[in-house]
Parts: sequence; structure tokens; C-alpha cells
Amino acid sequence: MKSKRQKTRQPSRRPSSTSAAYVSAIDQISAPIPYARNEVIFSQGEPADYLYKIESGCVRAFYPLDKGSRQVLAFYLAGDIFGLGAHDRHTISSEATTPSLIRVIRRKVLMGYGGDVAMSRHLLQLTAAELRRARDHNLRLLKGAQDRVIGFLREMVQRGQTQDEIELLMSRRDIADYLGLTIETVSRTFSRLEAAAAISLPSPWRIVLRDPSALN
Amino acid sequence: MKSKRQKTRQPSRRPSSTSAAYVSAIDQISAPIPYARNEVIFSQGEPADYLYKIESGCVRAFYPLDKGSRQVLAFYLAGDIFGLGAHDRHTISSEATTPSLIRVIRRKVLMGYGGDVAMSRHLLQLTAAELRRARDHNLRLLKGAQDRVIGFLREMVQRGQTQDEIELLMSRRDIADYLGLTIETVSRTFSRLEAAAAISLPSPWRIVLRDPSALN
DNA sequence: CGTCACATTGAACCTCTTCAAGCGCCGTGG
DNA sequence: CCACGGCGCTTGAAGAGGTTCAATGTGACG
Repeated sequence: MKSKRQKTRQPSRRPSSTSAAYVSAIDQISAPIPYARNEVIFSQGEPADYLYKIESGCVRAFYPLDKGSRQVLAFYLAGDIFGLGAHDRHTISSEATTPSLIRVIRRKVLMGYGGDVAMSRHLLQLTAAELRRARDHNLRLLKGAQDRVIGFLREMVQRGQTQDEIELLMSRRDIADYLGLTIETVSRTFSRLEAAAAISLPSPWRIVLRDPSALN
Repeated sequence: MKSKRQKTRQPSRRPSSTSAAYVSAIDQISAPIPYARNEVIFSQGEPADYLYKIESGCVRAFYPLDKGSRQVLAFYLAGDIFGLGAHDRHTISSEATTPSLIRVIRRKVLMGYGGDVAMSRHLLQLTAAELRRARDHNLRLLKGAQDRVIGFLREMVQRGQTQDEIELLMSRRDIADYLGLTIETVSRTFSRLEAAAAISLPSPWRIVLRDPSALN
């Protein structure tokens, strides 16, 4: 079903050690596929044959827990690559939190058939970056509810495009499952931050940073 | 300084996808160095030129927080390799929790000068394994105190050699900083598990699993 | 216009933290 | 050799913070 993509390969570019060439290579050997809200991208236990790059939208990576609850490990936004960290089969699941465009790339195509050195290193760097983000998130889970929410907002600001406004592409449940809180606590904390004039919420999915310094 | 080791290569084994060849290579190009209790192995911000493999003992990897407190991200035991996940400089610190023997290996030696494909992949697998453990730990931090402690015990059993007995190579403070609890809560939880006949504590650093099924 | 999913707000409960004291081990020094 | 002092572990009681249960509010869509 996806055989014709295979032949679209890099003609004359030699593999440099920078990441730029590979990022563009990913763009060239794949087409964006639309995913609906809450649509499954891959599930725990499935063969990890593909990598994914987000064109637009947002994805949650999570462990499914018993009876519908889940622990969200990470959010991926436009430009992010995910699906790493699996040897053979995926150990986590992932779904779109909002309608998204996502590029799907076969691992084997990326690696070349024999295994390309520079691409290996690139994947290693990406995985190492994931590791650092997972560790940072560990830190966040130790603090109180307010600090977790603030940390989340700062992460969104840092990774988003805008400086003083955040477009939340995920639900309160997603945020709560990410921060290890209940949706009630998340909502209450938002309200408290608004009362403290640190932020304002024109709508539940739009957050304006009124006093960015108050988030420290 | 490392020229003569290079020729010590596996004679007739072709670079298979298993790790065995590289693990033994690590053992051959390094000698164990003794570290004292609480001795610093590397600190946040230092150049990440080396990898480390534990011969015996235990190491804590952690983020230093303000005023002496710290978040322990992982423990490394005999056989484990650590120092991964850094591009250029270490983002975490690490210290021995107990007198330990640790092999120190230059990254560049491992990688060969041009970059060895299979070794790249091996490091990628190790980093991916670290990522999975960091994510598992994330999960653990969401549960209640008793589940965190039980999860810790199960991890120690799984990674240790013995089946029904655990030799704790780290202090209560290390455990508490790892689980995001206070030392009081850790101690209380141990006592409660002992009262419930799930474990027994002949000494503070020795735990006997009396009822392994009770840890589920 | 009604329904449904999601977000917000309130009050009681529960768990973990905090503060404080007591215990046991081991090394040092008289 | 014994006494002392320090460090780490244990245990107890009060307090804070988050969860739980419950009700209300609000926007999207048929």
C-alpha cells in the first residue's frame, strides 16, 4: 500500500553530520497523513517499524493503565519527531489530541539498508533529547500542583511559536494525565493563576501570559 | 594513550547485532577504578567525554536542587553502563552511594574515529533502554507511597542477583530522593510492609521478601 | 432547542509532609 | 576499656495539599 514512496530517494546529497539534511530527507520521503482527534497512531506492543514527524497538531504518548486511565509521558508538537526509544515493538501508545497532519517514515528507509552512520548518530541524539525531557518531566512530578502547572505552561511557551500566548491543543484530561493531577486540580490551578493576574483565559484552550515573570 | 588496545579486536566474530562483543570490548579497554562512598563521579556541566560501567557497588544519577536536596533519577548497579544521554556536557551529576569499582571508558575510543555503525547502534539501544526506564519511573511517581516503595523493591529484585533477598546499597535518603518521598515515609512504609508480613528487615540495608506475591 | 462532552467550582476526606523526639550503631577519644 | 558524640533510621502527632464526590456552567453539534 505504500510501495511507491520507496523510490523517492536523495539524488546527490551526501550525508553530512548536521541534522538538517536528514530532516529535509524525512520531509522528502514522506507525505503528511491526516489524523482525527483521539485517533490511534500506534499502540503498545505493535512492531516499531515507523517513525513519525508532526506537521501540525499535537500527539500524546502514554502508557495505558487499567480501565481507561492513562499516564501521558509526553506531548509532541509541530516539528517534533516521535516513535523513538523502541527496539522492536512499541512500549508506549500514541494518539492525536487534536486533528493533526503527521508524516510517517519507515525506519529501514531512513537507516538505509546497511545502516548509515550519520543517521544512527542523528537518531541517537534525538533519543538522548527524549531522555533528557523525560528526566526533566520526572523533576516536575515532584513539585506541588501549582509548580507542575507552571512548569507545563513554561514548556508550552518554550516549545510553541508564540511568546505570550499559548494555544492548548490538548484537553484538561490530557494535561492532568501528563502532570499526574486530576482535572479538577488543573482547572483550579488555572483559575488561581488567573486570580493572581499571572495569566488570563479568554477561552479554555487559549492562555495569555499576563505576567511571565510570575511564572518563576 | 589508547593505541595498543585498538588491535585487540574480536578475531573471527562478525559484528552481530547482539551487544556481547561490545560489552567485552569495554571490559578490555578499561580498568576498574575504586570510588568511595559519596564520591563524585561526574557533575552537571562537565564535558561528557567518558562512559562508565559498574563492576561492583552502586551509583546514583541525580539533578542537584537548591540547598543540598536532589532528585535521584536512577540507580546503577553492577553491570550497568551510565553516562549516556549527554550530547556535549553532562546534564546530570552522579556519585557512588557506596564504595564501588567502576570502569571508565573514553567515548571516542568506543566510537572509533570515524564512527562505528554497530557501536552507534549499540549506544542507541542503551540510550533507548534508559529512556524506557525513565518513563517507567515516571509511572511510579504517580502512585501512592506504598506502591512507589513496592515498585522500587520489585525493580531491585529484578535487577539484582538474588531472588528473595535485597541488599540495599543506598541510604534511605537516596531512596526517598529517588521515589519523591521523605525518608520518614519510606521508613514508615517499610515498617508497614513488615507488619503486613510482606517483607522482613533483619537490618536496615537487608530486606527479605517474605511474601513476593504480596508485592503485586 | 436539546443533548452531550468538557470545564469549572464547592466541601469533606485522606494521604503525605512537617516538626519533633527517641533509638541503635559505630568511631573517636579520654 | 568504656564513655561520649554523631549519624542514620525509626516512630509519633499536627498540619497542609490534593483527591474524591457532587453539582453547576458552557460551548459545539445535531
